Amino acid sequence: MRAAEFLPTVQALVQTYQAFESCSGAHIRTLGLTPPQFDIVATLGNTPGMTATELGEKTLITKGTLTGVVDRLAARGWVERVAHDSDRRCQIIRLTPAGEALFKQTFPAHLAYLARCFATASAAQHKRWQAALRELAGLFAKENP
Amino acid sequence: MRAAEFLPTVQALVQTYQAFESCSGAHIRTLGLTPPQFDIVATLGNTPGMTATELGEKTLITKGTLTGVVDRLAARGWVERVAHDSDRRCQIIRLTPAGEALFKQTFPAHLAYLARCFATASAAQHKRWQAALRELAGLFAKENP
DNA sequence: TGACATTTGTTCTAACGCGAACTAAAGTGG
DNA sequence: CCACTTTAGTTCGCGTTAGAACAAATGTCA
Repeated sequence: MRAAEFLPTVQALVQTYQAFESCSGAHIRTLGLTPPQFDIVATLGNTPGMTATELGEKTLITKGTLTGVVDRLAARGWVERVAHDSDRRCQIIRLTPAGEALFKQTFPAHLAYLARCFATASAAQHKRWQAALRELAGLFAKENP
Repeated sequence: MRAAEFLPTVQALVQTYQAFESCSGAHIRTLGLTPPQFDIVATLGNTPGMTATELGEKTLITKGTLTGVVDRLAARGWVERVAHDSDRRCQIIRLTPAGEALFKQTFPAHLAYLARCFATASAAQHKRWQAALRELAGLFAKENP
């Protein structure tokens, strides 16, 4: 095989993601949450709640992991599980009033933090970044073996 | 705060990385390794070995984690720790002959797998992707609070 | 030389991650 | 109505992850 010209692309993707996660995650931890916990609180904020499956799809957390993360959020009184109206297999996961308060406090704070990171970025850059990332993501879709 | 125009960029980055990891990781598991284990074997291949710190820097694995991953690779006889010549705090981590054999078998196999994912990508695309990713990564550098 | 700081790797805790096996509850076909 | 399949969540095993605390070795500088 020839020298793999895709390796620099892969390395850049991994490095960029890790840099973002490290940067964003460090700030989230100062808010008293882990990144997945924040992700769930942010996703449930301003919604009437959703099923675990739906929540897993939006946050990219697999269902096995989701059980544990929701358990810990529920233990702190931030989310609760309520029965689904018509399907007894499902349950709706939603923020408690304390969880709503947490959302209203932490979500804008983290958004402001990220806004500082992106302070120097132009709209044109965002367009290019998103286009590049979506092109790349297409290569790794599930149906692509 | 205005509607955050950087959120789609962040979402695209996370989705793209997760798609890659899911795709690449699934193949690595079929080779009998976890992604971090493969990362270490690939990094040590064709080298005389390196210190744990150096290995951690190259693989982006923190030192606390590295101890465990190397432990498991050593338990399977693929890597070994040898004393450093002049610095008794350091140790050199290197592949054993069995580890070299594993490298020679799995590394090309995974490279070929990735090559299939990137089969449709042009050199111009790689250039654009790498440029975009490096621009983005710059926003999250450590000194950027 | 000797107090002090730095670097190296390990250990510990709490949490996440994935895949597989599992139970319960719906659907689906005959 | 009954076997069969599918879907929703939980549980489990194994491995990874970050961060903090730690011991040993090394470097620094008065």
